[in-house]
Amino acid sequence: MSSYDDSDAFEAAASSSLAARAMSARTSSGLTGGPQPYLDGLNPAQLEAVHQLDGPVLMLAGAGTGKTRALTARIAHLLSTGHARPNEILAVTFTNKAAREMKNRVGHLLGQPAEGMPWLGTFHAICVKLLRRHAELAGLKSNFTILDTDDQNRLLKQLIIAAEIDDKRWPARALGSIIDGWKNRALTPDKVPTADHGAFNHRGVELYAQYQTRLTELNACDFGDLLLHVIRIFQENEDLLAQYQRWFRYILVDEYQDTNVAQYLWLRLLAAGHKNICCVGDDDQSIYGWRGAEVGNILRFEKDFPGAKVVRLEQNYRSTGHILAAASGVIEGNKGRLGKTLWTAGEDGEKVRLIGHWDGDEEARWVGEEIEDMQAARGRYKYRVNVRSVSPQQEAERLSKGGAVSKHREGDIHQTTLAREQVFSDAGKDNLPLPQGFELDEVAILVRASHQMRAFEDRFLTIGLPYRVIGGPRFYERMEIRDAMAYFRMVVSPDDDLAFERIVNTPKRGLGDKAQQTIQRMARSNGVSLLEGARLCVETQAIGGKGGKELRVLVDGLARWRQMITGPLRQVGPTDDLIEEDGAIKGVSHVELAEIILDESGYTAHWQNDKTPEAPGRLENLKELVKALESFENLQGFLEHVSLIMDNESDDQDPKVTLMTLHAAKGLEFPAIFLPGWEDGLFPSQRSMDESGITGLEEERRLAYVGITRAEEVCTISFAGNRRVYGQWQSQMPSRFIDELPEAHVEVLTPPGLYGHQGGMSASASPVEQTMAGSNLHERAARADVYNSPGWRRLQANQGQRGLRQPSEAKTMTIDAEAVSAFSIGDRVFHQKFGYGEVMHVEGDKLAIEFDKAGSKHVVGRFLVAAGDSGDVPF
DNA sequence: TAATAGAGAATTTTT
DNA sequence: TTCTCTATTA
Repeated sequence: MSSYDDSDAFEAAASSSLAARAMSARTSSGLTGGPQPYLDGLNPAQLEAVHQLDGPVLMLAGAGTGKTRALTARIAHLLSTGHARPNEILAVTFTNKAAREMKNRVGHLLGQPAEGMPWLGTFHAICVKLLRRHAELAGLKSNFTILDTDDQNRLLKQLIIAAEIDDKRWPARALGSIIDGWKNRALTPDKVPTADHGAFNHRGVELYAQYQTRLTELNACDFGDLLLHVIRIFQENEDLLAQYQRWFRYILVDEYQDTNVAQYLWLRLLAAGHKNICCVGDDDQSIYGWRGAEVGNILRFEKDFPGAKVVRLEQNYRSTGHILAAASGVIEGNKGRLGKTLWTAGEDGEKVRLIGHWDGDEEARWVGEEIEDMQAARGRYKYRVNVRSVSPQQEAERLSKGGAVSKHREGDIHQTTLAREQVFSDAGKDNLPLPQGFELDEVAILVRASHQMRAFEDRFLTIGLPYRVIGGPRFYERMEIRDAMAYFRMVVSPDDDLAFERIVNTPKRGLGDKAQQTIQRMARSNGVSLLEGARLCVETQAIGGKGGKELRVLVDGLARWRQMITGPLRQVGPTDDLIEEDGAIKGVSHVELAEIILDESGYTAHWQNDKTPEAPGRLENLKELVKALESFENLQGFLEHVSLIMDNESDDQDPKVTLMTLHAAKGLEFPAIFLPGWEDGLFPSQRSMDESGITGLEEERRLAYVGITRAEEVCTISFAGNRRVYGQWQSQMPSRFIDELPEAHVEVLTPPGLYGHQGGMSASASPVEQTMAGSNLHERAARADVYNSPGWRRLQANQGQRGLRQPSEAKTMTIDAEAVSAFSIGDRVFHQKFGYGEVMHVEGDKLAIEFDKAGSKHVVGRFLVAAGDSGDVPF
């Protein structure tokens, strides 16, 4: 009937070698005994999670407890015991990286590449695969395009303008995130609850419906649709769903705490039959609530799947005792946790270090120096002391991966273990300080918001400390790459109107608003694509002059490039050198074609002529793009791949300090971690608390937990008393999370400059500090130095006012959107730019102010100060 | 139509 | 402060 039977047969064949191997493992070893090397080194909890194959399982895996190991071992176990063939396992992750890693590790465990696991991938990748097969059931063609946020916003903007809404006040981006929110909750336009109908000036639902219609017309869908279409297809086609329920005999889900409602429904549909679903996650690491993740999914698991087996992985192999205890102390402030007690068999290690600084630049300067000291110390020891508890398997794994650890250890594991013990006993005997050497690779700085990176980048550039930034604008999101890809898209699918709009006047062809409107009209009145409309405009001379000429060149060019893709054709154009003497077109590889497109369209020249400092980099990126094409069969394949794989793995091997956001750090680990900027308002982020109240604060706290638990050996938390926020100096208060750190596991460092900074890791407590017994941590850190100033004290005295400080208060206070604003109607306020005014209206953190001089404005509360409040400039 | 000067805004971002 | 977007000017 439909084609999917065949393709699955094909996949089964493709994966048969793995299956055969797995099956032969089974016959040779039997189900009970025999070698099962993939179980080596697993602890009892992990073994339990591996062996409990049937029925629902929730694997609660704390940070650093070896969840990926357990998960991959589980897959290996499923395969080698013959419970499932590779193509019968559905294993979903959130990132391509996680999927890749899982694939590699399963392959490693089974001693053969796991190519035969067609259903191991991200939610989105798996949905694309399903949707391409059954596109017609969702009203799409199987070659539908996937829009990214950029395309999405362009489209929405058009709809907003068409609906005669002021897109200034109601920006497309805002509508986009509203719609994404609905899609995350699996709400189609007809299902949006009445409570949400006020969204986007009461036009949100209407525009959402229009947007969906447009997408179907364009044969396109956005990321959210990938899930929703599949859900709808399953709901409307019972037999098809049943088919897949049988096929996917075992389901595994990674990072379950990050699933949104749509993903949850999707999983529930597929697992409804056999209920062989194993979800792995950690409610304490749920940090994507703002993007639709529902912690509730993991909290509710046992109710959703009655009889679910819950396995807790609590033995931590990553961090030292002090670090674990500090992290645990912080996360205890959250309510409604499933609860886990992390423990380690390793050493206590060094306490979490806490230090305050005068300002952000000072903080960056200090961190830079610390890192340099760490490198200097590194040279003094042949082997770095490893105070963590590392399982033998983990160690072997690392050595085989050629990872950071193996670089420091020559010889086999036994030798390194001996060497490590030697250093330890020496340290004990002679009272030597613990070695604190780290390679640059082993150090990471984790910030709350990306703008915090700047101070560090500036500083590191100044002192010549190599660093790398993780995150930020990704390769495939860069303007020049997206432009180039739009050209490729036009060549591959000439009907791609969004791509056409992007490139029609890039580079500048003298085709401005007016000309483009003419094209739009022409296309619409003839019911054809924009490209076809443009061709008509050229033919009918609807667009004349310079623009018309340029447009003709573009239209002809696109046609010519398209012919090169589809095969030899007798046509003579500017690419004469590609024409054989008999008139046939020489074979052009897709890589060459890409170059031709970029050159002949004038796009390369456009950047060559650009004299801005970015231009050379952009040309470089274009070169890289063309190079990336080499590993694909054709342009189509490449575009398909890129629409889902947006990450860019840099193959940069030089040791560098890593700089990234806390969000980006989830799942990673580093021997030494710096956590700067622990100041109320910055971390926890004011906005998060304003928008989501106690929920937001708890998510911030989980972020703190994630940050601390990234550290293996040394974790340094810092804050600054002053920070420049958007060019204005602001005094900052230490984060409430600092007060939540258990004192027994924290060492307050003496700030540099005063009390003799030794350049070492742990200067002893200052006299001032020692007299401060009983005072809380940030006071101790602060008073040890410059914070013991009149201005600082005034700030401390003031802090009760805004209810920002007391942790007990933080935990109990119920913050709702209205109450959280420090201002209420009628308050006199001061704004840096607009001067004095009166609060007229409060909506969450946004306030309408009638300014005395500047008139009425909408302002975010953060930019306001209560008039007469002198707390804004304490120094 | 293209360049440019001011206004206005300003987390986190797996796909 | 720094970026983006829009209204103005050439």
